Amino acid sequence: MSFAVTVDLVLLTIREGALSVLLIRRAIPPYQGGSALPGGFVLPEEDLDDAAERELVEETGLRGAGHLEQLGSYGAPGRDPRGRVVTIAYLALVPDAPSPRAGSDAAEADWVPVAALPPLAFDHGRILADGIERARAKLEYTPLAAAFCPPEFTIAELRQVYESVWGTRLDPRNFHRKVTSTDGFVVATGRSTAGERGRPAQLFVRGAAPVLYPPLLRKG
Amino acid sequence: MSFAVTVDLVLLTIREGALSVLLIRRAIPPYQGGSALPGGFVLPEEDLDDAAERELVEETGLRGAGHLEQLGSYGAPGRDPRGRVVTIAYLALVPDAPSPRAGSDAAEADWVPVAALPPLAFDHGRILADGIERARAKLEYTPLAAAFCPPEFTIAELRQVYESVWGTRLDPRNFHRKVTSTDGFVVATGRSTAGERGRPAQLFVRGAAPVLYPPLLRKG
DNA sequence: TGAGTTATCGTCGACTTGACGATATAAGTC
DNA sequence: GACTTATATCGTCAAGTCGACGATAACTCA
Repeated sequence: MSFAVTVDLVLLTIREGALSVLLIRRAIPPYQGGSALPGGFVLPEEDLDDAAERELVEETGLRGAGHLEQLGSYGAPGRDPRGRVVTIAYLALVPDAPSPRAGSDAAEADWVPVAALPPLAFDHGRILADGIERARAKLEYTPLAAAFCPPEFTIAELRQVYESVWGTRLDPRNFHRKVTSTDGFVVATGRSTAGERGRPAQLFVRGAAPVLYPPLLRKG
Repeated sequence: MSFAVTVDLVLLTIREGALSVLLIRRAIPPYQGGSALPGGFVLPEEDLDDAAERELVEETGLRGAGHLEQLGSYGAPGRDPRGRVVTIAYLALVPDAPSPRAGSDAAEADWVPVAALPPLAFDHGRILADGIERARAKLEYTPLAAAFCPPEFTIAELRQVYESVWGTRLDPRNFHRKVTSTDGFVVATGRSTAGERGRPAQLFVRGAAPVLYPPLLRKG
């Protein structure tokens, strides 16, 4: 028994304070004209992670920035009308900025706030939901929120990432205390912002800690 | 391009206080005679989760008990000398008891303490390492430790699960307080053990909470 | 009956968290 | 320049949580 194997991307960013996902409009059947996650077939001599990285570069032009991890595999028999297709979904978190480029089999690509999602092709609705939940959970116990930020960022920018992804408000003072006191979360650069409203803020870069200890937990 | 798709199982249990994994001895090439994770090909009309469930039943005879979740996919081009094979790895946590049954292409199957692992075929060493780390992490923020226990269990049994999986000692009094005070972790049955050494212990069943809040964190 | 063993309840200090007051340092306005 | 507005950052305090550990309860075994 042989299968086609694809890689699909749940590509998230924060645009105008809203957690958003990159969706493409399908140029060919099935689901022609419908919205879907970007993705494509794994090449004959390509590792899965490399295929995901390639898709990410194709869609955003970003290389190395942000974060890319495997999300899970989806292979129900009827998920693609063309035949037996297993997809390995990847979760990518990137800073805002890259304008989407049209991929090979995509008519167009665009950022869509996850609060205003259209129906998606295949089982992509489920995959996206899993990706969003993964991102929400990972903010709790890893420093991954910084993947949504530019290389240097303020504590307030980082807080807005949490607020956008979780859909909650966080107290700026308590958040500041937590972030700066958790070992390896962020590292001060010594530089500051200027020209913004209010007191200038210190700039930080992401720290080396792979996990937050103790974690920064959501309510409930 | 077409791929073969298999499902492999990281099947963990606690035997004699040691976290152990089910390994099979390969009856056929490649890696004939070597140790490997149990697994097999996904059937033409079978969903991935169903294939994993089928493998689990074939190996243990268990149905419904324990816990089964997708771990991740592995598909490096050279991982199987027979050709391009992508495997979807699943993590299964089961109570101790089931004696292993020989699978179809396995000469024998046996529980091996993870502290005394032989080299494994294919990339199964990496898959197993990922599975163990997943299990360790999940004990922190989910009530999954109960999946290693029989339907009714004592707080001490649950504590020994944590101690075996994490390889640490936990204070029985603090652990008892934490488990019984965390909402939805365990539910008292009213029954007790009898005939054991020491004071009889209350029996509990797993609670309904999908996650522990607050979590039960490892050191460091 | 006494010794040993395990379960369970309490206590205490250190630490963390959430709520929120106070101050610092900028831009803009008059 | 004085005042307002906005944001960053530091402090304070009470409530909750955690780790270390004492004390007691309820069994088995000899």
